[in-house]
Amino acid sequence: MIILDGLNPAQREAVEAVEGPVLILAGAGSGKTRALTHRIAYLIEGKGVDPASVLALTFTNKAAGEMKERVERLLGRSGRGMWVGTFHSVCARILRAEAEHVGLDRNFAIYDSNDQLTLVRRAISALEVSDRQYPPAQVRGRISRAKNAMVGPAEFARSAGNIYEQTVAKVYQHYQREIRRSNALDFDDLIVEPVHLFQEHPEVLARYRERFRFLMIDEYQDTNRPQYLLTKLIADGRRNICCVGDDDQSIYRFRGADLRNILDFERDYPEAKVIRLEQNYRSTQTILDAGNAVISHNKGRKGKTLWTERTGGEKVVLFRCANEREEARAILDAVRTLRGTAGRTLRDFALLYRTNAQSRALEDEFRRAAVPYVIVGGLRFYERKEIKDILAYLRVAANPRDGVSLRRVVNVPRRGIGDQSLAKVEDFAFAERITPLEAMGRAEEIEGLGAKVRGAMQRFHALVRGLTEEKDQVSIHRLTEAVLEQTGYLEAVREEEGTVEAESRVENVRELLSAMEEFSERAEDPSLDAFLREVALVSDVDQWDSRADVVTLMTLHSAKGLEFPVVFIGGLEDGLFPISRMAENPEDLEEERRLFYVGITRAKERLFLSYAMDRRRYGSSGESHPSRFLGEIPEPLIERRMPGMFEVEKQSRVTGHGSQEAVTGQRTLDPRLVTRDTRPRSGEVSGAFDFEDTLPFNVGNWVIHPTLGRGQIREKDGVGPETKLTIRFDTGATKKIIIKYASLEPA
DNA sequence: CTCTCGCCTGTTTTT
DNA sequence: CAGGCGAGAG
Repeated sequence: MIILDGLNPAQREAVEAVEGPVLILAGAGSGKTRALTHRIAYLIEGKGVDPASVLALTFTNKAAGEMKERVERLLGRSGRGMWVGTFHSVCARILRAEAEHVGLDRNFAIYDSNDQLTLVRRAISALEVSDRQYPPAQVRGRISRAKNAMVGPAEFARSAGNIYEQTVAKVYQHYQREIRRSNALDFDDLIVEPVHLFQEHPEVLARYRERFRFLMIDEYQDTNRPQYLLTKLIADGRRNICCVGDDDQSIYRFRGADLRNILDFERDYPEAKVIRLEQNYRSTQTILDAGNAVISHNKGRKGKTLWTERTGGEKVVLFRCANEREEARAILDAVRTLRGTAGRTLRDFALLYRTNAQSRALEDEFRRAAVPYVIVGGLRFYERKEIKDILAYLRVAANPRDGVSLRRVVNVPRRGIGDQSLAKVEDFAFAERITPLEAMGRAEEIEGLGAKVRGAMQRFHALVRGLTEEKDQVSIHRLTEAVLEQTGYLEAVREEEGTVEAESRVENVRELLSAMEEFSERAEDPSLDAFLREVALVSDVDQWDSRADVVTLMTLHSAKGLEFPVVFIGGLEDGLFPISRMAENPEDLEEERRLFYVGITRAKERLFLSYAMDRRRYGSSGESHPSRFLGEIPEPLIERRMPGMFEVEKQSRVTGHGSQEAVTGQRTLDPRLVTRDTRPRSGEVSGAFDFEDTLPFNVGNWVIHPTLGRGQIREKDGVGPETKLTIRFDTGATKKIIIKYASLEPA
């Protein structure tokens, strides 16, 4: 059978074990997705299983999309009908279908962590609790943790031991009441509610068990308690559950992920078959050795050792840098040097870091050098102010009960409806048992409002009413244009700020409009409701386009599941990685180590690590020390370098005359011998060079891997991928340099 | 109700 | 150092 071809014995076993519980322990780069997709294909094609009875759960839309695509590639259209999606999107789908059992309207809103925070703040102020003693972010964290432990407000209140907890309990209660009144769910509810639904409605559960006879879960090590319960509830029907994961790559403990789910799989399913995928197809032996060595310092593991047939490989390069700026330059230099060698283009490079803030220094250098890059993560597109504003209008139109969104836009752009007036509206709404939006429609009846405010409220009410009526009649794109026109949003933005900021905002709104058009063309269900649901559940990595030829910058967390020929991991300093708060508790430290392991194992060919001896942390600078994790990599695997030292890779050659040795092949040059063009140029190779810096230099489209001393170009010969230069140095030596470089365009 | 200024606080990671 | 938030004035 074609589906079984090209699989190694372990993968094959994973594919063929379709009945009963199966745990696939899949090491990094071991062909996990391959095994999973082939397994699904085998089920459908080989075993004649109806695609509609297959449910595959992932953590990111990207992973889900990839899985779907690859199964379809194997099966053609016959894979249609299976459910492949993230936990969150599948749950949203189930809740929508079963809304009446949950006490929600089908068009419920999904609140992200920012919306949550707004709601927590409101609860705190409504309860007249001090937000200094109870920082909203912290309280939100407590509520989220409670939800992930399946503890509701009532139970939380019962078990609250001290004043602090009792107060949090009150906020939690208020929060939960408000979010329900808003016909909304937060990310945690999205998973928790289906669990409740299944627990309380056996007949509903039975329906889903009947439907999903084959359950597959990717990244099982990252499941939290509600996710675990959810899968267990469904799987306990037919017990055809296949979990794929790697305990060494569990990095979401802070989000409630519970490593015990994977470690105790065999206890939950005693008849389980456990399959280990240990052959790595991604990395060189050296990189794998480094990774294995690091992760072996962890205690709580299932234990497995990755191996590869690809022996050897370049050593792991470690840069010791004076500060973060020098670190950024060292990385930039390495990218420029390696670019073009071995056919590498910019998309082959990934710069990984522990915290988003670290991207700044890298960004500065790359921007200055005009090397194109993308940053994944940080502030997401859909979290930008202007985008959230527009979306909030749409969310209110879709779900008029959405209180958080209503508050967000009621006075944006300014309409003169402030907190005072809004409070009166809310009191009135509460007394009349109507929504605040409806209350605004009846502004005439509300006492103590000025005539102006009343008018503004009625106009606002009419605006939203109009949108609600139109929302299913016109495309989301048209609807959004209506919002922009009727609110004068863009004009207001332009007026408010200096043109620089404002223009980029306007630009972002345009981007939103085109994203909507794209959605309308692509989506099965192009409705506003569907769009809002998708938007609430996309992450930045989902949108990352691996085809663009640019360097990728992202956090180690975002990098999970991806691979790159060349990987840089920066900021390997104690206190930053591992982050100081995580270094105190052994379990947290192990998680940091797993994160490092994830980073290392993203690399296929080359791995560069770096640390700075002085790192600025909020403004002030401070002395840093190399990360303890560095000491866990065996010394023979490491090549230590100073920034500015670079390698002349095999394709570039410098031939010497006179006293200079020919430099061929790969070696490291003394930084003093290296140079940089100090003048701006535009394609013409000529003139004098100042050989005093320590970096390779650009001449037009070329990068010259430098030589020594000071000198001038005497001759040049050839254009295209190979140019010969003759340089006469001040020392009297003459050098011929052959430049071979496959730069694409002047960056 | 809006705006401005200045203080303060925080950087862990995200569906 | 930055962005967010509160206080106080117009």
